[in-house]
Amino acid sequence: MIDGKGWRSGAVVERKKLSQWFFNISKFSQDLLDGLEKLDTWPNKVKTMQKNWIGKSFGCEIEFKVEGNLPVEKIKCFTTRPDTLFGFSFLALSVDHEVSKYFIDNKEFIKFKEECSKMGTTEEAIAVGEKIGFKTGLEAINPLKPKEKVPIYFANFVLMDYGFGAVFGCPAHDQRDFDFAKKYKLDIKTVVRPFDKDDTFKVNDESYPGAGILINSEFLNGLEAPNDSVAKTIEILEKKKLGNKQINYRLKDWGVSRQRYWGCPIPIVYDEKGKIHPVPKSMLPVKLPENIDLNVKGNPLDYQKSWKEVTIGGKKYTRETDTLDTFVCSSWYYLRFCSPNERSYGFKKEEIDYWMPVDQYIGGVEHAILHLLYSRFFTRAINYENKNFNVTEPFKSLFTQGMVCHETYKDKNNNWLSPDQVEKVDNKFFVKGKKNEVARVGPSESMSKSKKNVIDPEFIIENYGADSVRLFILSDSPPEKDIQWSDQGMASSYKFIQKLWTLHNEIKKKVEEEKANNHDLNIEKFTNQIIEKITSNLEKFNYNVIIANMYETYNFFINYIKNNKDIKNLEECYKKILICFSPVIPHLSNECLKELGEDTNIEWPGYDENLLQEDQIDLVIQINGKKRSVLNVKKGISEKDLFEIAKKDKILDKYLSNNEIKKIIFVKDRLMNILIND
RNA sequence: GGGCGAAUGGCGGAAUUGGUAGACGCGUUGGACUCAAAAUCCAAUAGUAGCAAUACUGUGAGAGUUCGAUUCUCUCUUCGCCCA
Repeated sequence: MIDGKGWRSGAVVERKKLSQWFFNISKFSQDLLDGLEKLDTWPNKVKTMQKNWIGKSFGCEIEFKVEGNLPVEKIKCFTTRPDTLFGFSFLALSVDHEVSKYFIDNKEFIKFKEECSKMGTTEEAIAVGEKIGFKTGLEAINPLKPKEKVPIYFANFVLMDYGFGAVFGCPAHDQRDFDFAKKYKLDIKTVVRPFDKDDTFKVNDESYPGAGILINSEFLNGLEAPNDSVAKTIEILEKKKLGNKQINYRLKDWGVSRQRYWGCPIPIVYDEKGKIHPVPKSMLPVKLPENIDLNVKGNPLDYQKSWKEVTIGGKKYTRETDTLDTFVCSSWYYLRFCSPNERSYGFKKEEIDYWMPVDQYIGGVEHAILHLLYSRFFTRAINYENKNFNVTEPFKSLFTQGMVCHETYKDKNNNWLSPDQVEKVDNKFFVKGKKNEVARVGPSESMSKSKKNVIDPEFIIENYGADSVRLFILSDSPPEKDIQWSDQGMASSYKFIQKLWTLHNEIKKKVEEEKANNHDLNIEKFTNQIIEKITSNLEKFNYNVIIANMYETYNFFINYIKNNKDIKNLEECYKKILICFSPVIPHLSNECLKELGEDTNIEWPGYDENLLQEDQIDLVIQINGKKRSVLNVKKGISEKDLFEIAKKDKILDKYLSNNEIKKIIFVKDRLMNILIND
C-alpha cells in the first residue's frame, strides 16, 4: 500500500464490511498455547512468536452505566488495566458499536465513519495515526466513583474486534488515550507513579504506561501496578458486581475467504432464499472450472454461470464463489502425504497412525506463525470431532533454516539488475557491456525474483555439478542462518570435489597395486573418530561442521597415503568415510563406492567407542590459571605422577622451584592448575 | 516502545557445554613449477615486542561468581528478528 492506494492497481484502499467464511481457530487459543509446552524440540524463538501471536491477556469486563438522551443504559468494556479506573476521563466506542445504530442517519456521523475507514487497522497504524472522535452526547459513570461522569465518543482507534468494541480511556497511562485527550481537551489524571518518583508525580508530555505505585486512587492507593493492582481491582469489582475477570486472546478467527480464482473452492451452496447448505459428500470435491476468463474485474468465478449455478436433488442452488486461502491446503498436506494413493478420501486412518506426527519438519522461519499455527489448529480441529484421529501436534520436531542471500543491483533508472547483468571491474560494478554506466550495489537480501538477485540453479548445477552446489550451500554458515551466495565459495567447493576425486583414484591405485599386509591402528582410530563426529553433527544439524570434518578427513588421507604402504584396512576405512560423505555429496560418494565394488546394501557405519580415545593425551598445565605448558602423557595419569612430570618440565620448573605451592587443582585427563605465591 | 536472540582474526565460522580460544574454509603473503599467466603444490597467517625460545594483550564495553569464563550472573552499547 502506498499513500493509501494499492501498489499495483492504484485503487484507493478502504475498509469494507464483507460477509466471509471463518475457521474458528480462536476456540483453540488456550489449547494451542498449552500445546507449545510439549514441543520441546521446537526452537524457542518460534514458540515465543506463537505465544505472542495468541496473545493471552488477563483483564476484566466492566459494565459502565450510561446517562443521556438515548435509550442506552449500559456499555460493556474489556480492559487489561482496570486498576487505572480512577484516571478514567472518557469512554471510546468503535464506529461499529451497537450504539451507532442511533446515528445511522446522522450525516456528520456518516462522514466521520468514512474518515475512520481510511485508517489502517494494524496496531501500528493506530498508534501512529491521528486520533479522531465523534461525540455521542452520552455520559458514562465511573463504577468506582459514581458521582463522576465522563463523555462517550466514537473513536477511530477502537476496533470492534477487540474486547466489546468499547474501551475506557485513561489518558495518563495509555498513549492513544493521551493523544485523544489532548486533542479534545479532556482530563488527564495521573494514577500511577514510577517507583523512583513521589506521589506528586504528574504525567505531562506523554503518557506513563509503565509499572509503579498507584496514587490518587482512594482505596487502591499504594498498590503495585500492574500485577497487584490489577488483581486487587478485579477482586473489588467482582465483589461489588461491577465487573468480571476475563481472559482475552489476541488470536482472531481465521478468515479463509478469498475473492479470486486460484484456491480451493469452498463446498457451500445457497438456495433461492439465500440459505446456506453444505455440498453433499457425494459431490465432493468441488473442482474449479477450467477454461475461464481471468481478465475480468473482481472474482472470475462470479462470471462463470455454468459453474456457479448447480442443481442438487432437482433443486437449484448457487455456489459460493469465494475460494479458500492457500494456507488451508498447506495446513493438512502432510496428512495427504501419508496416503498419496487414496482415491476416496483425503487420508487413511491406518496410514496416519503409522506416519504421523512428522518426525522432523524443516522450513524457513517465515512460517513460524501462520503456516505452523494453522497446521497445529487443523490437527486439533480434526481430532475434536473424530476421536479415532489421534494426532494433535503435527510436527514433533522443527528446524528453521536460513535463506540464500545475494547482493542487489540497480541501474541509473532504478531498475533491478540481475547478477549476470553486472560486471566487476577494479572493485566497482558496471552494467555489463556498458563500461561507463555504474551499477548501484544494494544490500544483500534473500534471493527473490522481484529483486532479480537470483542465481539460476540449473546453470550452476550444469557448470559445477549438484554435489558441488550441495557442498557449497552447506559449508561455512550454520543452516539456521542466512548464507551469502559467493561465486568464489562455489568455485572452491568445486575444487574440493576435484581433490576428492584425485584422492579416490590414488587410494584405488594403492589398493589395487600394493600388498595388503599391515593392519594399521592409526587409520582405524582416525576413521572411528571422524565417523563419530560426522554422525553426531548430522544429528545436531551442524552441517557446516560436517564440511570441516570432511576437509579434515581429506587432509588426513592425502598425507596418510603418501607416508604409508601395504595397509590392509585402508580400503575398509575409506569405504566407511565415503558413506559418511554421502549425505553431502551423494553422487561422488556413490560413484566411488561403486568403483570399489560396493554397490548395494550400504549401511551407515558404526564406530568403536574404545577407539575414540587416544592412549596418549595432551594435558594442559596452568600456573595460577594461565596456560604455561602442554604435556603429552598417558591417559588416566594420576595427579601425583603428572606433578612429577611437570616438575621436570623446563618452563614449569622456572615457576615451581622458586615459589611456594599453595594448591593444586587437578581435573583428570583435562588439566592441572598449580597455584603458587609469586 | 515491548519480547526474543546475537556480537569471536581481514571474512564465513569452530570450541567436547565451565577447562589448550580461533578447528575447517575463504582471503592475504612468501616460495616451488612455468618463457609468462592460470591451475596445482609447499609454507606462514589474532595483535604487539623479539632473530628466536618466549612474554604480554585478546572472544562488543564494564563489573561479578570461580583455581579457571567465549561459555554462568548483572549493567550498558550495537545489530538482527518478531510484535507493535
